[in-house]
Amino acid sequence: MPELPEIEVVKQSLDRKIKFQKIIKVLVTNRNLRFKVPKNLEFYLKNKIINKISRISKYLIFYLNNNDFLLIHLGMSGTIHLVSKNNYINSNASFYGSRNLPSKHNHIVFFLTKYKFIYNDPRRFGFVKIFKNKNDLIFFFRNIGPEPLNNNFKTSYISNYLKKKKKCIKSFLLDQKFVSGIGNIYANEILFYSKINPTKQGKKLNKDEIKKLKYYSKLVLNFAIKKGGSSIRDFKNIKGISGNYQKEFKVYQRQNLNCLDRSCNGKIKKKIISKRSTFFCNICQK
DNA sequence: AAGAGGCCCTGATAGC
DNA sequence: TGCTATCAGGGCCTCT
Repeated sequence: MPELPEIEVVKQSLDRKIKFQKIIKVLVTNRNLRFKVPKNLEFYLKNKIINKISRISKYLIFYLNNNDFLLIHLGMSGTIHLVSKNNYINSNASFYGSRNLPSKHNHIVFFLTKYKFIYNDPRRFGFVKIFKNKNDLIFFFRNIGPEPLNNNFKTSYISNYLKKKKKCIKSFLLDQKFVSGIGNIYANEILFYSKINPTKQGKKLNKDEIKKLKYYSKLVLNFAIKKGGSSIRDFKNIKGISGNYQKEFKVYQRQNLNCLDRSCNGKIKKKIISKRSTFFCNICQK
């Protein structure tokens, strides 16, 4: 579920709510996430203070006061929930937006000074990891490409990377080695704004298309962050702080509906590309 | 090296 | 009502 904008929104709200709190204890009720939850997670985290929370692509990183790092990835269905003494707080970390705490799949609970921080993940594609020093953390990210929001996501980088590449551009947007943080929703949206057909081979993009790809990658992600991310499963239940970007979707889940480009009479098509649903207008996306 | 495909999981929904 | 099939926001691994 969570792509860069959603993780960024989680990061920001965690920053406001749990920074400088101590981890009193950790309770793991299911260690079978995508990777086994580290044996000594409870021991490593006990009595540590969370000094800083940051984000790299779709990963959350907690800086601890003993110079260890805790990394969390939410996979496809992971959410984070904060519970205070008396109230359940939708930290906005919960992208399902449900105001009630899920009763199933709460795999890890971090007891902090003021909150219970709950890691919930039905499909268990997410994971947590401890790094004992910064070099290990850097090593972990060695194969991760630039983020669209960073300055190193340049047109020269993009054109160099894509030249000679036969795979279609849609699969490159999902390839975290090329660019990190974009997932299936935003890949579809970015290609629509850029007027590029998702099936187009990487090497066939011209200069202008590469410029647009860069520009709209930044624009779409920034706008989604501003809107609080996308909440697509049960956003009926959401109040206040949950995401609103799903209202802005131009193509995602809009198959058979009219193309929203004013000068286009096309209908949005749906097609599976690199195993993922792909939505596009085959008239205005060339 | 690049690209295709399998696989890890549960839950919601559609169709019979 | 209850079964089965399909699909879902991710990404690792293996094979060619």
